[in-house]
Amino acid sequence: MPFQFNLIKKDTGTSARLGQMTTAHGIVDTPAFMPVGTQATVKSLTPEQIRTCGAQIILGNTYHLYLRPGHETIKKLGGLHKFMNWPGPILTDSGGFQVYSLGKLRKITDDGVIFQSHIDGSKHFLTPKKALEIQEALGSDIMMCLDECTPYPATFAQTQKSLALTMEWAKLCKEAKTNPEQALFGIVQGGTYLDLRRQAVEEILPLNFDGYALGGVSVGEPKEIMYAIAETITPLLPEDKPRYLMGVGTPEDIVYGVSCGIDMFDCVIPTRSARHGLLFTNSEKIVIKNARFREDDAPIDETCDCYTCRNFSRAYLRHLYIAGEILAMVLNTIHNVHYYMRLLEQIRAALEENCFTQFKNTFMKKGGGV
RNA sequence: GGAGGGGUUCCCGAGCGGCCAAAGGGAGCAGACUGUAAAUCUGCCGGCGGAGCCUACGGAGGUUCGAAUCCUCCCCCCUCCA
Repeated sequence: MPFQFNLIKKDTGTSARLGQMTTAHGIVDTPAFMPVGTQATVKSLTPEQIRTCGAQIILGNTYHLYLRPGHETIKKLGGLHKFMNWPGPILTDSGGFQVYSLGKLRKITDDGVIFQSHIDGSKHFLTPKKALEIQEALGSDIMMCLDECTPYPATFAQTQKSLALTMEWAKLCKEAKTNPEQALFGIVQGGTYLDLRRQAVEEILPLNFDGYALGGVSVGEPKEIMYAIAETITPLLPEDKPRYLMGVGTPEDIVYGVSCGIDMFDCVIPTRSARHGLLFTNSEKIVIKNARFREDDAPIDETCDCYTCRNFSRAYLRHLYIAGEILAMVLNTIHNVHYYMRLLEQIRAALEENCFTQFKNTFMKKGGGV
């Protein structure tokens, strides 16, 4: 079953879209949020819990899984889906983000990236072809091109050079692709320079990818810049292909991104924040370790129907967190992922009912969820 | 009864004449986190509005320009011997 994207509906007041992706491992309703499961696990959750939270698709990471346990191992064991017992769709990031985040441990050449493993210091050469080979071995439903996530700040010249490399790699990734069952997305870079972003779109469209991502955002640039990129560049992407804003973001960012015509998001915020005790609600910011919750018998969010909110008090969750109990991470992550999934459900429902603009305005007025 | 060791800021614990409001932990309080090197990281943590002053290193005296640090006595605690 080849990858497919169906545009169901376009919003009238904004550039938002309602759609559906069909992958080899199932359907994904868009706009969609994809919990991040870098090392073949959405940290602290079982696949069943991820599913119960409402997630349809999750992320895995090429670089991390290549280093450990090794893509060949995963392939031998039946692929990433079977390995981690997640039967649904998986998108794998290419390792492009690690080019950025592991800056001190890598060297970029025209042909690829020489990484020094953050685990044991060993050297590895990740090329566009290799990135595809690994992702095909993992068997993900959506593969990403190897790119250079341009850091912020970067001069025009640096960004231009970085973009050229990403574009060259995009071609090589496209050529390296062999499995028709797996989709491959191209990534639009160009840093904070809209001209370069436009140029990137022009150059990448002829490569005819299954979807297009905006990368290199949420790397420390001012929020207005990210918003300007999403607003200006997204409409330039083909209407009949999914658009993915990589690494974004806060609930507010997501609502904004949807209004710009973005269909897919991924971010570590809900999971990492949960582990660090920051919980999302519709009305206030909950830093569960704060003393004010010591004797608070209420759930995190009265309006939330997640497992955590249905069964536990803030006081108990605070206790678990302060005590360093593993369950704190589990319960907090369940809540946050559920919150994100519910947010996306609400967005899709609003689009369905032609009231997305109203939803967006109300949501932003409330402070964007946190 | 004899011989040693020790009492330090909420707790543990370093300091053993000035650079000490006193290392380092812990606890406590707060903050950060955006394609995950993150169950991580950062800040605050005696009092008073700051430069500064006051109160603090078991208690009371003393030596000294200056004492948590040296001396005397006292009060507790621990170990060993009888």
